Amino acid sequence: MSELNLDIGAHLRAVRTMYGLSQRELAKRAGVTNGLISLIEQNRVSPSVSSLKKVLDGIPMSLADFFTLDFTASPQVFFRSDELAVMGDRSVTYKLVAPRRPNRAMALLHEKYAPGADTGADMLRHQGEEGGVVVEGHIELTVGAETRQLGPGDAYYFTSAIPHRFRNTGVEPCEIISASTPPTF
Amino acid sequence: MSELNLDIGAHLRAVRTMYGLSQRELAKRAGVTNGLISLIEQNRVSPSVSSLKKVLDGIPMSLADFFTLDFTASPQVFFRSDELAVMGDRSVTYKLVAPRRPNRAMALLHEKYAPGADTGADMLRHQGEEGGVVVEGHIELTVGAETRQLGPGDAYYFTSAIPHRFRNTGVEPCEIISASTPPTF
DNA sequence: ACGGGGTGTTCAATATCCTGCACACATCTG
DNA sequence: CAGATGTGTGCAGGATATTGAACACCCCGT
Repeated sequence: MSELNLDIGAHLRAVRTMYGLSQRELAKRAGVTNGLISLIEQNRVSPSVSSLKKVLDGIPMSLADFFTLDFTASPQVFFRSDELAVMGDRSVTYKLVAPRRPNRAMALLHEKYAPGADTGADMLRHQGEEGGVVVEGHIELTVGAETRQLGPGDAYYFTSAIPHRFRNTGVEPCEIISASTPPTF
Repeated sequence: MSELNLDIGAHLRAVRTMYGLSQRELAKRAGVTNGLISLIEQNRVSPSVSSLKKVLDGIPMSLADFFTLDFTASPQVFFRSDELAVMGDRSVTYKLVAPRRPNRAMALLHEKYAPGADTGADMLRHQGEEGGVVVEGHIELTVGAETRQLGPGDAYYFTSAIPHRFRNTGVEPCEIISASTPPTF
């Protein structure tokens, strides 16, 4: 993301010009005055959210996209298996794919659950959404009130605010590739 | 994303209470008055972006996260391997993990590239970020000017605006589990 | 030279946001 | 019961965003 500390002006101008629109043209589509767009782009005013939304509707672009847009490139693209940062303890290990860059969109993990591994009876709860695919072995996943046994090729996807728990109840290690957003790692 | 058409009030209230903060407590941390937070949560005013940022700083939460957050639960959590929707052609097949719900945070895919499979010389380009881990076989990935050969356990992560291309130049099929955000599937 | 149509900026007036209080209602404690 | 502390809401007035119209500039065709 562009962090966008408070330089909404430059950000809006970049988006507007990227879409090949003049201040007047955008103003007409958005139902605001061209003067307002000029003022916003100079950071001489901090627009109300409703005004900013009107302006973005004229592009069109959602508020979420506006605040999430990124122009900077990711510093590292390729990761050899042995380059991945290893986290966790003996029973559960996570290999983080993305570098620890602030504001990246998601966390991609290569997880290994040893036999008996358990994320704990006090269920996990955090923000965002997560999903994964089982590559090898079996895992018992509890999400909310429901518990299921997942094998190779099986998958899951849920909002992380729902309490959840991973347990390897088998005798083989279990390997999962998962992604979560926003990144909690 | 929560789309968040313009009900910022309810959204802010949900976030604030989720973090266990009172209007006054948040106001103190944010350096604004409690009255303002009350007005915002009732949608009696549309806060300026600068004010909203001040408020979110008190939580703390970024503007991007605020406009991207989703509270709605996923309708389906568990997916058996044979339940996953299969897409693509013979040479490249994608199994989509998440249901086709609007506004989910990301797309999680189980991809299989047959020998010779190629996403094409006219490189792919779209918004967002994507990453993946190779499970089986080998794949040649080009991102921007760089090309690399990836094997089991290797991974990648890049912003999707950079032109990219996947090719299976080997004789074995290649299996990848990938995630992209925002979801393009 | 003169329009005419494009661009972004500036200024007074008006609409809206934001503050600094006071208020009303709860839940404790003595 | 009174009193202290917590919660969210309402209101007048000062601060700021937004409008509508004018301004200055540039480029192109006459």
